[in-house]
Amino acid sequence: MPKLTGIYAKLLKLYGPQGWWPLLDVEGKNPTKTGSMKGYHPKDYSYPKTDKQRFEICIGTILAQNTSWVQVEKALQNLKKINYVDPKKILKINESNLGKAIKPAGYFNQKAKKLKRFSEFYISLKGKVPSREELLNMWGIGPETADSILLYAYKKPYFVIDAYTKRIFSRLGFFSEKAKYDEMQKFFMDNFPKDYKKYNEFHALIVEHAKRCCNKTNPLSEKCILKKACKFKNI
DNA sequence: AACCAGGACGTGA
DNA sequence: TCACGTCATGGT
Repeated sequence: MPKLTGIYAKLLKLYGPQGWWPLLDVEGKNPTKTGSMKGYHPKDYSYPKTDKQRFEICIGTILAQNTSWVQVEKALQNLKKINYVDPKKILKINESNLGKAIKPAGYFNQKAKKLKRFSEFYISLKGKVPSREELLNMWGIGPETADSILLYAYKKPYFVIDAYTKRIFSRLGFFSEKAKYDEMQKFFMDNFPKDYKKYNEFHALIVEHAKRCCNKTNPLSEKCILKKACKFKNI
């Protein structure tokens, strides 16, 4: 079985720095991705630089639940248009109108409620870093969202496990398809340097690789650089 | 035209 | 605990 550090190096060489977490606007950065968002910032792990950016990332992780990123972009841009990427303003707007603004991201009734609950929590923090337990105790925030917030909004080394990570690394034989979240996370955190910059980059690279060549029903093995170790074809 | 996307929660067994 | 159903828009 290949090592995580080796896979990380391969993916980084192949795809390059991914510039996560994307923001609505990043001053002085050139877009490296298609679409209207110019907010990727490759090789710069200093974001978020402001509280406003931090909050934007937090609500982005909630909006991104089981939804493609392009849809999240639309929802965020709608919020930005009315200048509502702000916890106090999200508390002020009525839930129905909030839902209307974030509609493109899907599950808009649930997500409107989640954004309101989170905004209240965020204000109560007064700049303090939330613990993982505090986040998990919030309605609407599960393990992946909690870890995404800690990693990408607060630069804390919590490895994010998503459906892509599970798919790729179970196919590579690191764990079974029905491994639990905490089990998978522990594996990554025990076998990879505990560095928030590398956690940031690795997760983003995993997403990129999964999108390009690790489909749900079949891997695009001809272009997958990890195909030698992939067990999928033998299942 | 099904299928799925940078999940989480509620329910009944 | 766990296997399912629900939430919902919009790309391919």
